[in-house]
Amino acid sequence: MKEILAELIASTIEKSYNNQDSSLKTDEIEALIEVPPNSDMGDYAFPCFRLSKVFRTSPNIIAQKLAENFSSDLARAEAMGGYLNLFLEREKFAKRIIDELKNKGERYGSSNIGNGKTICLDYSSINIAKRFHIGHLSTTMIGNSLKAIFEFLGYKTVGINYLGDWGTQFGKLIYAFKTWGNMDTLKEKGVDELTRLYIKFHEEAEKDPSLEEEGRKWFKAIEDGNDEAMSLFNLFKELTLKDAQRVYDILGVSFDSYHGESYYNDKMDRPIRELKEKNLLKNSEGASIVDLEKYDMPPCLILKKDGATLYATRDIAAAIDRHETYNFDKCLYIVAYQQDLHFKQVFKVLELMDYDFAKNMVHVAFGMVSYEGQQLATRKGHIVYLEDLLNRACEKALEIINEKSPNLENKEEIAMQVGIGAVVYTDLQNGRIKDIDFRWDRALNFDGETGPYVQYTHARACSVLRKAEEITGLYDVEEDYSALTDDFSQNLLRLISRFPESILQAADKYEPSIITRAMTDIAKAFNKYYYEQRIIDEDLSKTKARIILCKATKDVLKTAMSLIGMQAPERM
RNA sequence: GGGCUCGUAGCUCAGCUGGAUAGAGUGUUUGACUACGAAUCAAAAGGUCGUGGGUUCGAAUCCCGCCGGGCUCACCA
Repeated sequence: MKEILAELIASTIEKSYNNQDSSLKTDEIEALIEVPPNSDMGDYAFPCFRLSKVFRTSPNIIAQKLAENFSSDLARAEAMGGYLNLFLEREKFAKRIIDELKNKGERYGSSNIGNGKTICLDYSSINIAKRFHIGHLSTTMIGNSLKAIFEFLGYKTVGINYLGDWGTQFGKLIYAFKTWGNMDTLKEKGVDELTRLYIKFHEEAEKDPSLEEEGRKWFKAIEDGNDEAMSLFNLFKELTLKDAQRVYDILGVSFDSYHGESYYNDKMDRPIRELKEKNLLKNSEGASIVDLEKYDMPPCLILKKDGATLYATRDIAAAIDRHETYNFDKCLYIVAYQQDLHFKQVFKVLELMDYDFAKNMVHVAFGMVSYEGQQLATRKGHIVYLEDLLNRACEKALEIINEKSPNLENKEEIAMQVGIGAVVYTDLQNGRIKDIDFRWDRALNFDGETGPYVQYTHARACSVLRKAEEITGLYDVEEDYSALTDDFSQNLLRLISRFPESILQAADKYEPSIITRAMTDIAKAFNKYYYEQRIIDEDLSKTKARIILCKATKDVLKTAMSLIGMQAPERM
């Protein structure tokens, strides 16, 4: 829409100022076009302040002159305070948007700008032996959403769950299991038992610091491939993944690779050799580092005094491996902002190693989660497990369904979709950099701007469409778009017309909340429209046009929800 | 102390590549179910956009200083 208007404005400028070089190209004009704060001021507006400098005339006069010379059957123009305000010809605009929706349906807003290029996304990345809690939700859902968004835009995506499955804590866990645990309880209780053993170890180690040494010994055994150590380690991993998989299934999240830290354990020789060859490694206090002082960063530690590798070493090896395996166009790390410096260092080291792809690596950072104002702490039990949250949200949804839709079929199934929708929506509602203070009352609120609100709107639209199917003769008439020229329909259409732009922006900024907000605005506009305008009435042609708008809204909402990772029930 | 980041209504946040009267939701007060779903809609009230300068025709938005919160800064990940 903007593109067409920009061309119209460009030719109007030319006409008004006799082909003088306006110094504004069509795409510059397009970038300047904005949406007025109020719809009384038109659908789009072109500010003339920039031109005022070029032509050395007041913006008011320019706007007036442009308004006089503007002619198009698609829109009319009005000058207002230095702005050229454009009012779209309502019926034509409606037809235009609706035609596209009819054509694309739930694919509306999709494109092939990705052109099959690959994007790797590193998200969720859970730690072995820890239960999935609310602190893991953001990385999981942001990653899941970005994956969907990029696929919708024609990219190939690779979802990577970079498991935290390496480190001395696993040695400690083996010691704890052998000392205080047994196989039956472990198999019965799974990760909960691992958590108990982990806490127990730390309690005991405070009294007897020699336990730390025992932990290190057992980790060494894992490193050396000792049979007993390995079989326990693999069992811990299996139990954790089984537990996480249950959550992933509920959330509808999946991955293409589970290569974790341990996978790279024997793949670090090469990057270390390369670092040496390129003279990047420096000895400092016995450790091997890459000096980044020139770049105003602390050094990046590659090898410890004892020669052992570190987190950064593994990330560098993993990045190189991922690029070789997938030849990615971009590699996104959806990781909390605490690790900002770490990623800056890793990306810089890769750049210094002459890996061109380093500039295509992005740390998609997000805020911290606290619980009732305090830091999450497994050991203190100050924590909310995701399954508990999801269960309570689904119970709450079921209560409301029992109250409001007692005759609904598959109540449990729909309660799940709604409860999970509420949790997912809340997670992706705000800019990802914002910290989240988890509060039960907020999490279980289903009124106002929430997941259930959007789902409800979708279900409501579905309900109208079901009603419409019963109308005889509706499909024999031609739709009359003059039924969509009122303010409420137009506002809804305007928002729908801007939805594809929101998807592009969400991808560009790695910001799913842009879609959450766009779909909420559309849902709001539909609910207003629904109250103010009768959809089904005696005039079949007009009814048909309104029904088509209803279908269009439904499709867009469903698409938006799928990009966020929410289900869209047709009844609730 | 250095770096990064955030500061907008009682609360949670949009708006930030400069533009028109700073917007939502929630909470509070009030109104609307005898035709399409009240998990909805409508109305009222609520603001020194942390603060002080600067740039500009124009600043919540850009630049600098300051204040306040968070994160981070060598052998954890």
